[in-house]
Amino acid sequence: MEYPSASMTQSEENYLKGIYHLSHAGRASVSTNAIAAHMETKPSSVTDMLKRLSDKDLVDYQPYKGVTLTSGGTAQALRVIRKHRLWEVFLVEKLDFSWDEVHEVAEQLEHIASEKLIDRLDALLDYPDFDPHGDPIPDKEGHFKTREKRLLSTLQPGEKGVCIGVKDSSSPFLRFLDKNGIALGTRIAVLEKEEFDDSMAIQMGEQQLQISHQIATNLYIKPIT
Amino acid sequence: MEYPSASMTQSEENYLKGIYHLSHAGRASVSTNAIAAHMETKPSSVTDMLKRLSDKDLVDYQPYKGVTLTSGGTAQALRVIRKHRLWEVFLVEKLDFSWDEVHEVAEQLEHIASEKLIDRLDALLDYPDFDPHGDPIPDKEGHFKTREKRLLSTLQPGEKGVCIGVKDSSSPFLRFLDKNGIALGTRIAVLEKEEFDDSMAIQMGEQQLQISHQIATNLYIKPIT
DNA sequence: ACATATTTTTAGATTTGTCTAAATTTATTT
DNA sequence: AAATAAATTTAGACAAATCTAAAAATATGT
Ligand SMILES: [Mn+2]
Ligand SMILES: [Mn+2]
Ligand SMILES: [Mn+2]
Ligand SMILES: [Mn+2]
Repeated sequence: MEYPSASMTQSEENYLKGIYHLSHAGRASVSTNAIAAHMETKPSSVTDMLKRLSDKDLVDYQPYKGVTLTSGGTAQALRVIRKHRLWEVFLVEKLDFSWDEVHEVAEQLEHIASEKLIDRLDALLDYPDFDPHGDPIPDKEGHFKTREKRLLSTLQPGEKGVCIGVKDSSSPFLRFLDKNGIALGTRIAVLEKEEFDDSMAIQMGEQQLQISHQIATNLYIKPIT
Repeated sequence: MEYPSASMTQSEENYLKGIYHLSHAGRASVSTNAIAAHMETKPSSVTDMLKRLSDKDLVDYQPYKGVTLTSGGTAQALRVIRKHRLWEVFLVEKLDFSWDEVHEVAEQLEHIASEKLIDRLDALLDYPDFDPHGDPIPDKEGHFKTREKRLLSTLQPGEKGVCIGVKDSSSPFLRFLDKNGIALGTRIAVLEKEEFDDSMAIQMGEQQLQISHQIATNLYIKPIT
């Protein structure tokens, strides 16, 4: 199967990426309103775009019934996601951006069209498998590594693990983590879980910290025994 | 004087850059047709754009009389040129692109909007003064280094110099130079000049080469004594 | 089942950037 | 000074991407 990479507009690329994320990897059907909310646009604009994407065979669109990505659409979405995440790694590793600053710039850089550029960037970064937020970077064929990961909130007192990703990668959350010394690779042990509000006490090295349920449901952990 | 950097579209940025180049640094008046030819678009499209740029006070436009950049327009053009040339250096220095491959990609990258990105890129590249084609890179204030440079065609037999830039930076010309071992920094001595067609014999290290007038008028040389 | 609420689409307008064809202005010849 | 040629602008159209307001389809509640 070939993706002739018929040039897409930035807007088309953004919609495909949005649909991909909303459908949990392009399989499940996504509603017009869900797309509109995610893209911060109006449902009528989404309908227009879905027609265009459908004409280009990038999505399967049945009016009133939602939309799914075609294999071509999925491939394109993955190409954009690959570029986005590689650029995020570049910004952190080579230009000393912090992980809460990279997303906005990567939103622009992900639309630069040059196969060679991305291949060389990949090499410069030593073929990273994950981006600064722990999200997997698809390879050229759209395949990526999966890892066992659980939300910190699912760990029981006594269990421990390593932080390997964030579910929410908004700046405020990431800056909160920075402030409290939590980064990818940080070892966390659960000390106690509060029945009342599901907050938990955790141990990180010497430091001890009380975190809300909100926090615990946005941190991915790889358990260690 | 402040440039509030009111966000511009890619097309507006491209026009400002085009006008800057055509007017030999923003001073001289430029015609609608000259812009159309340079941008590979139609004169009527240029007229439309000139009105828009004029409304934004980026150019002084008098119908039928040509156009010049305002100080704000010049500043914006220089910002785009700075980004373009820094990215070209990045592509050559960090991603091993050859100098004939960088322009097309830089045409896209020059529109990425992030002050911090460009500052950090500048630092990563160790604050280069010139791009891979020998063109000067403006600093944040739009100032750049000038160098004494002469076209190779103006040298007389017996004179020598170092290649410091190209006037034509098209791929075919640059690949011709590669093929013949001419790069920035190459020392060239003029041996003989043919009266008939202005071609010249030049010496580079051991190697001797016969080059046409066309070639000689597109190579910038810093004379050495 | 019917009324109401929600979701989605359609209709029509707007902005940006482009085009072709026609009109207008400016420049050049004779 | 006309006549002709060249450059430039205007008029009208179109595609992409968006919006608001109205209509239509679907879902929900009693
Ligand atoms: Mn991101
Ligand atoms: Mn990320
Ligand atoms: Mn260039
Ligand atoms: Mn250059």
